[in-house]
Amino acid sequence: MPELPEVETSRRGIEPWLAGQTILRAEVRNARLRWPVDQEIIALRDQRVLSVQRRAKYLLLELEKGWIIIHLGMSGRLRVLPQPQPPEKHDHVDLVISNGCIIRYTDPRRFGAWLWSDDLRTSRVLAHLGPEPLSDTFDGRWLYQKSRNKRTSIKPWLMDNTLVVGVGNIYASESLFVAGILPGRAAGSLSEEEAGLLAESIKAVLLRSIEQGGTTLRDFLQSDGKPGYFVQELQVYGRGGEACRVCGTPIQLAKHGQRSTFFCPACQH
DNA sequence: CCTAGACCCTGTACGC
DNA sequence: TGCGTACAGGGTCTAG
Repeated sequence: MPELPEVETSRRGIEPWLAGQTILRAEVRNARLRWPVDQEIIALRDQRVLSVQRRAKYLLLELEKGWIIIHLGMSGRLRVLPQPQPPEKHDHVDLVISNGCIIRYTDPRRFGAWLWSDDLRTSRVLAHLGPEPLSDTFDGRWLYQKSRNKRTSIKPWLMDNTLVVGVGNIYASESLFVAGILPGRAAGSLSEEEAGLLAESIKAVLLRSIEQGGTTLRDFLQSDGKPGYFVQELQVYGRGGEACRVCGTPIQLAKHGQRSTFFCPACQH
């Protein structure tokens, strides 16, 4: 489900309800997520939340004595419940907050994760991550340099977290459309100019999607229950066979490493 | 080192 | 209605 804009949308949704508050305890009804929910989270008692941050697609809750690292996986979702409600089938984790609300984690596929870290510098899941796409260290020069001698197709290459984080299946296709670059080309075939254009396109697409509260394809909802509205602005993703919004040519569907890729054969070169 | 593929799990959509 | 199959927005690990 969630790529960077959806995770950032979730962060912004829960931050006002969490920051400065105290987590009284966690209720872990099913600890069997992608990895077992860490014992420190299950045993958590009365810790103040100092900040709510994001790194890549991970949410980071800074507590007095350590960090909760949350990943939403493919189908994870966080909601703010102003008042307690009985849990349903896939509501695996609750955070019970001192202000009376509950932060509820729902994840039917259980590809998500709830991990504890005493020190983020030693966190295994964060160790090998590349630059944030919206930071200044990510730019055309970086992309160009990393693309040299790469024979992989550009599209799956963009989803490699050591290159840049947060770009998933939707935004890889969307960014390549905006940049006018065919997804099946070898990464090493990028010119300096194209690399610059691609970096700028990634930033623009992600920023716009965050503004719109992310993309709701089927089950993503913001923490207040509203869908993300960027789906209305998708140019190619999920539009196989439909007319390109720019030139009218039918959008094509291809597969790169089992995953769907969408592109316009006329607008992209 | 690079690259492609399998795998973790459940729900949904679709063809027969 | 029921069953089998393919597919879904992620990330890690392994094999070649």
